[in-house]
Amino acid sequence: MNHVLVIAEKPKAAEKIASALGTPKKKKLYNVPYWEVVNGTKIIVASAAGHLYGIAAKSNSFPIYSYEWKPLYEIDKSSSHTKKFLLVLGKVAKGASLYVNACDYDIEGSVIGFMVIKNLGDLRKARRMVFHALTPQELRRAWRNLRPLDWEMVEAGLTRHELDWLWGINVSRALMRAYREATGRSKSLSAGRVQSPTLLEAVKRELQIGTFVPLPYFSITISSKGVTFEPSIKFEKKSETLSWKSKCNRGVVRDVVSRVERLRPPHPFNLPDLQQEAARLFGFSPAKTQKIAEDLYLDAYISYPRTNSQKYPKDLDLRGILDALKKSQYSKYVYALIKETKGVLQPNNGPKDDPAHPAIYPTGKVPSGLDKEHAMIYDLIVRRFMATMATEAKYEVVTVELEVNGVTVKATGRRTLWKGWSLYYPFSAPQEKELPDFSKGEVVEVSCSLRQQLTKAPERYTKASLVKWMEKVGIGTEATRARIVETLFKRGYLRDLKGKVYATDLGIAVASVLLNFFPELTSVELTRKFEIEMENVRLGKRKREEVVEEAKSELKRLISKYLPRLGEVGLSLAYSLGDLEPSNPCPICGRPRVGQFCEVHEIALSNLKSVYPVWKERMGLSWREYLEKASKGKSFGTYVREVATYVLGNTPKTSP
DNA sequence: GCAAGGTC
Repeated sequence: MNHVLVIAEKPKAAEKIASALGTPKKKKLYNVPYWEVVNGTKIIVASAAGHLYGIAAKSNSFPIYSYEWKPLYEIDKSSSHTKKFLLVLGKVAKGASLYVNACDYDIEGSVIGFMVIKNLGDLRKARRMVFHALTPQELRRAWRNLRPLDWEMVEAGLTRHELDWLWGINVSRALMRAYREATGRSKSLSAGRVQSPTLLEAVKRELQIGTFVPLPYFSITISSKGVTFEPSIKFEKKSETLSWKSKCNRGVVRDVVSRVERLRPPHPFNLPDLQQEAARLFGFSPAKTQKIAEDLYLDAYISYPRTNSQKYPKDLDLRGILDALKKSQYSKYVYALIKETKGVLQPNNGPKDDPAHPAIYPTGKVPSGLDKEHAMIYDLIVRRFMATMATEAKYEVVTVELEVNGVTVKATGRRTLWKGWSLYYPFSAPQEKELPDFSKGEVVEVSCSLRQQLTKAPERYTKASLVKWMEKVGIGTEATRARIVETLFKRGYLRDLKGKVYATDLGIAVASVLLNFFPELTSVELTRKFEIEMENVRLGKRKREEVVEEAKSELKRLISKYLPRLGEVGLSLAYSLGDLEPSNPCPICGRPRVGQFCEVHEIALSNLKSVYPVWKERMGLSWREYLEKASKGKSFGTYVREVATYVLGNTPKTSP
């Protein structure tokens, strides 16, 4: 055989590359497809399925600094499907005159193709095909301009893999060794560049909520003709509030403004936006939404979902997809859309981009037999797709400004003039609200209702908002964020209650160990540092070996300080799981004591004390009355309620 | 068994 072997990252891409290069003949081996094209020379286009090789430990020791690259199916049972891809690649690689890495043009793609050529082909005959879209023109352009193999990108990618492995495996083993030392038992514990900062964020929020002490304040809400005006007026002291309220009986309408509000259509879906919408509308976890989207992709109902792009490519056949959807339940929407746009289809592309994949769209293939949840996600995707191309929505918005006692408050009414995109995607349309007539200068009766209120603790994360946080701070990727959040649940660090995220005692204990001994791993800065080092390697400013050696010596330094404290760390983990009882238990909860109480109850008590003067001043409560309030009040954090109850039970009643 | 990154 004297042929050229082109290696794509996945079968879908291989198929497109083959079609762009000529008239391919599809072949199959072990149910894995590949394509033959005769185009002067014979070209075989075969595909990987993401990474086919990975890093494996050479021993079970701790610490561990020696590893090797091995086929993924030998390392990880859940990657058994990669074996047949390697078998096919091994067969078509034999005797090739040229090996072209045609994986996605990013560092992971460079590594995927490189490992295949290194192990099954010949690196001396390797080239890189560089394309930014899977369109025939772009692929043919890339084919005419094959480049030498991109060694620098490969080196940068290998650096990323090795650094993540060294940090992740060593610190995970550090935790597991400590636990085993204390209990004699084994347990899966883990830490990593992405999961650990995420855990820390959830733990921080848990402690903020648990030790939260609210502040009391008073508010007056003004309404007139049955309409509530905003904002409510806030006061610190009850006396001020009452005196304000006594003067509050009529208001003057200062202004009535009517304007037309135009809302642009939504952007095309990327995965984070789809996950957020499915969480908001259906309560689906990000991992669940992702799984469903992947199923829909594998059945060819939608495009590739693991994308960060909010843009549809210029050459996407929007009209063709809409025409195909005429045969579906969406036909009436398709006709409406073509009519209102007069056939000029211009999606409202968003700012976010992804080098490898466009925004999510339906392929036009009409699904049949979807279960309820798959149908819900598909519906969201089709509606969103249509909405992005629709016209602006128009509303008449009326704002009434009312002055009461020298304070101006507002009410807003909204009436739909033109539905536009909200006809297709009604889920994010603003609510309609009718206002009674108000005219400028009118003097109206108002009613002022006084309420005593409490400030609120920060919101708990949901799985979706935690994934969103990861995206915001720039850790993980589209393909991994939801999975990594699930890992934190699987480890028992976090748990789910009614869709809200709670950090467990184990999660809090692991977070505290990491903060004390491996602080780098608890911050998103480690990802920034990796990015800088990878860029240095890519630009040839530093060598991979040098960067990896540096990470090893940093780990050695941290581990040498950790080892003498292994027993102590193990105990803290064992206590958090209730495997062992501390010798000095907190009288409230049994956690280890650090002062009078455990760490969380100490913080709760200190918060309770520092906020008391405010309660005394605004509400006139005695310390005892305050504790009684705190021990029952739902607005107080759990740990605060517990410590208040305890202190109350241990304080003798004194006469006032 | 442990990471994070690809994709069936």
